[in-house]
Amino acid sequence: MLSKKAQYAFRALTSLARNEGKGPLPISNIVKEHPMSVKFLETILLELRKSDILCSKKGKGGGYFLMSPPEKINLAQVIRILDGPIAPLKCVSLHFYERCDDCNEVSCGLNKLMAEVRDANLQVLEKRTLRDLI
Amino acid sequence: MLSKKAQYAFRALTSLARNEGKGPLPISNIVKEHPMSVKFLETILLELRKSDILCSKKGKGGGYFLMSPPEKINLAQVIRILDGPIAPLKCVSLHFYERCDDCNEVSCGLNKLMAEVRDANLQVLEKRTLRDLI
DNA sequence: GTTTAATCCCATAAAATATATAGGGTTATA
DNA sequence: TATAACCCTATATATTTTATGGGATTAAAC
Repeated sequence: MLSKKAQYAFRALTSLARNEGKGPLPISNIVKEHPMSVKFLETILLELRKSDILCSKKGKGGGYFLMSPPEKINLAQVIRILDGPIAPLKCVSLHFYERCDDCNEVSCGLNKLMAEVRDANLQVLEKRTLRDLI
Repeated sequence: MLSKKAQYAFRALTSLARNEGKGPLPISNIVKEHPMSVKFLETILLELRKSDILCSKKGKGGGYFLMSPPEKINLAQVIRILDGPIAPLKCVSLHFYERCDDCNEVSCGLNKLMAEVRDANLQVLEKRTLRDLI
């Protein structure tokens, strides 16, 4: 399940994608469209900025805007930043791999099946972008 | 990500599937194959029994065994029992549906995309069974 | 019928994670 | 200089996950 963080992020990103090319959009405006805690959203957008999904402009007239056009930002990227691995097990994760010390990856049947699940997810999540969201 | 509960469950189910037709397998034996907390596994197997995945026999010589042959038990069933929804959002879940009060399901773009993700998962998880695990 | 080996049941403790808030600092514009 | 914005870090709160404890019940073996 997507965390609230990821859900809020997608809502904010929807606003930001719609606002593309129109300059920075302040948090206060995003929250008008999508009611949620300003402070919580602040930490989320900060995370997205540090991960190069967003840019920001400080001071009066400032706000956030997308670093790339919406069709260049896929859902997998966003989910990984806020929720971590997309794979159902660390031992089959491409971006968050960790060895499984309780099972042997060569003989472990769950491994192989969960890699299939991972791929099925990535098929969708890496193909779909913020453009599909608006 | 799969919870530990689900992971332990799959390990235990692997043992139980291999033991098919050979009578009840006690927890103590499962734990010999897959080191984990006996008490924790106990609650997991109890849950699987109450959900009609397993049967049990009490008393000396007792233990657990599969209620159906391994090829009749798919991974989606098991995950739903222990971890709940497979869908990334309740509002697109088939078995745990809840209305999304923050967004309109007709116009919400995330909804549609997450339904795609759900289906991609189910493609794999409902096709694969305990037989594929052994 | 007593011992033993198993599941059953329920409560709760402990740890980890997710969610949210607080408060001040920094920057840019008017 | 006032204002409106983001920046940063810490911490509080709530929820969920993980694990444990202590018996009660059942059935086989002796």
